[in-house]
Amino acid sequence: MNSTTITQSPGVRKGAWTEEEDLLLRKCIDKYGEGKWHQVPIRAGLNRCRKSCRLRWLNYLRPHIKRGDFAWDEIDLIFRLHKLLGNRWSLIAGRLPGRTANDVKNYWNTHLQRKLISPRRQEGKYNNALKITENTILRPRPRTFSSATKPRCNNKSITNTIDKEERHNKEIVLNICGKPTGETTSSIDEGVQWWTSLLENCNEIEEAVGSFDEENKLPSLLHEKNSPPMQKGQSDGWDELWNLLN
DNA sequence: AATTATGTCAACCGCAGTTAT
DNA sequence: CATAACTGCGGTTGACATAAT
Repeated sequence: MNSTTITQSPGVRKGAWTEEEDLLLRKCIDKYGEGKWHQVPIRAGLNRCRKSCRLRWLNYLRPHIKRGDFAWDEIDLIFRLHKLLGNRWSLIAGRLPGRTANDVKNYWNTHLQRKLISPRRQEGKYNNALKITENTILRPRPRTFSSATKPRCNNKSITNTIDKEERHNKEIVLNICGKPTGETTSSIDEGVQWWTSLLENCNEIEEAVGSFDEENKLPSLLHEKNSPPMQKGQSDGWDELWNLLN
């Protein structure tokens, strides 16, 4: 049976959320915490399906969600992680504090993807980058992992098996990332752990994002690229980014 | 000023994976 | 082990805003 058929009664509300609905949802999460989404509509007194409630919370109401334009280093990171991971938006968003997977996906689709089919790209100038994207994406990744799974990884096994067999991919990604999709690392320590784990275990990733800058808690390439955020009407620095990537 | 085209982004939908029974 | 229930993800849609004609 499809869960949607259970949670969605015929009269369930759709479309844009009202302030009142936001308030009810916020109160509910404050009281009961995140999770148990199937209970949220009832607890909150909302005539919404659980998916809608969850989405509204995750993409809009959750504290510390960042609004507004993406900074240069965020764009840089999105591009590199996308090159590495493909459309793994939740995973990418997990590296961008305050940004949601939906934000990242929307930004990619409306701003970045267009760059990939720019006239210059069509002339073949940047064909290598497209090839790399196709060949080195790590996928798919399990959302949760067995507690019995033991990390076992070395650079050689990673580079030899990436994108060859799904079973291998799962092991690889597990060993590299070691954290279920959907969980975000909110603390600096966790973020540092994530990056160092990545960079220690896979040369390809290090090539993509640079070595880890312990002082600034960032991959060094991101730290070095200290350009100001893009301004409307100015060059967006895309050429520099391409130069870095190729 | 009116109309049309394009861009943006919140929200929906279907599906796959995980957990519970 | 099989099935149902639940969760989370990524693709897509559509409403609204803005720009262009």
